[in-house]
Amino acid sequence: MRRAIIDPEMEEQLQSPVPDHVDPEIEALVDDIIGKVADKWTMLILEALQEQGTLRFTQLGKSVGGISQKMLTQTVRRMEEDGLVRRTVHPVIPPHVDYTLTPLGESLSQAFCGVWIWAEKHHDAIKQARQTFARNRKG
Amino acid sequence: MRRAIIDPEMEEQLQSPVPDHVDPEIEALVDDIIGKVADKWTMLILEALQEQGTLRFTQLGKSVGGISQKMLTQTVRRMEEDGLVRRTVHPVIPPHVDYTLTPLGESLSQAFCGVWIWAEKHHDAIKQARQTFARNRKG
DNA sequence: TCAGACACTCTCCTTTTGGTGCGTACAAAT
DNA sequence: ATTTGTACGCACCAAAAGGAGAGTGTCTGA
Repeated sequence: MRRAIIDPEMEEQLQSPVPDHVDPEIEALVDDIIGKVADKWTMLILEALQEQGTLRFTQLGKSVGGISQKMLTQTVRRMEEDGLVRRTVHPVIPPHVDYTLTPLGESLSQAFCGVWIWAEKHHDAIKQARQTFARNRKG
Repeated sequence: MRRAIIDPEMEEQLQSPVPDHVDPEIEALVDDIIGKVADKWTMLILEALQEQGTLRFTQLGKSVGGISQKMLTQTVRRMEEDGLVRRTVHPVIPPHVDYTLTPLGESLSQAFCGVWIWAEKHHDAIKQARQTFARNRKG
C-alpha cells in the first residue's frame, strides 16, 4: 500500500509503481521518523497548532490538555529539531515564546487528517469490538 | 482541521462543518484510540498485513523485522481486541495461527497511507532540518 | 514587600515498555 | 529415544517514559 490520493501534488509520486526495493538506509530513516512522529503528544500538538495557528507555551499546553510541562517542552523541542515547528523567542520580560507549524509541519498534519477522521468515524466500531472481545473472553 | 479527501465514502462526512463542540467522552475515547493506534509496532504490523494479506505468527514477525515475540504477541492481541485484525487458530499440531486485517483494520491502514507517503516524501527534509538544528546549537 | 506571570529546568519517583531466555504441548520425522 | 516445529506464556530485568513538585530570573501590579 502506502497508496492514496491526498492532494494533487502527491499524485505524481504515485504514478511510479513505488520502489519497494528501497535502500535499507532510507527505510530505517523512514521507520525512525514514523517512530517519532506517530506519538500521541506529537499528534495532539500538531492538531492544536494547526487549529489555532500560533500559540504560546502555556496556551499550547492548555489547548493540548493533560500534558505536563516536561512533556510539552520535550515534544515541542523534538518537533523543532525535526523541522515541524518554528519556535520564536521574544527577548522580553516576562519571557514570551511562541510556536507555529512550519510548512513541513503543516503537511504532516495534513497527512494525519486521515487518521483523525478514521478515529472519529470508527470509534463506536472499536468500542463495540472491545465489548465483543471481552464477552468472548469470558464466555 | 481533521479534514482531507482520502476516499469517496469519507467525503459525505466532510460536508458537515465538523462538530468541534464534541462530547468530551467521545473526545477522550478518540484520544485513547489515537494513543493506541499511533504506535510504531501497530503501524508496522498494519503495513505488513496490508501488503502481504494473511500471515502466520512467525512470518509476520519476519515481515515486520526487529520485533520480539513478546511485542508481536502483545501488539497483535491489542489489535485483535480493537477489531483491527482477525486471529484464526487452526487446532492442529504443530499449532497454526494466522492473522488478517479486518475491514476496520484495512480502513485504518488506508488512513495511515498519507503518513507513510509523507515520511517517504519528506525524509530528506527532516534529515536536513536536523543537521541545521545541530549546527545552530553548536555555533 | 510580596505575590504572580512566564517559560522553562531539575530532581525524584513511579509506571510503562521492551528484551531475553526458559518452559510447554504434542505429533511427526529421524 | 531424541529432535523439530509452532505459537505462544511467564518470570526477570534494564531502560525509557512520564508525572509531581520545587526552583529560577525578572519585571509588574497590589
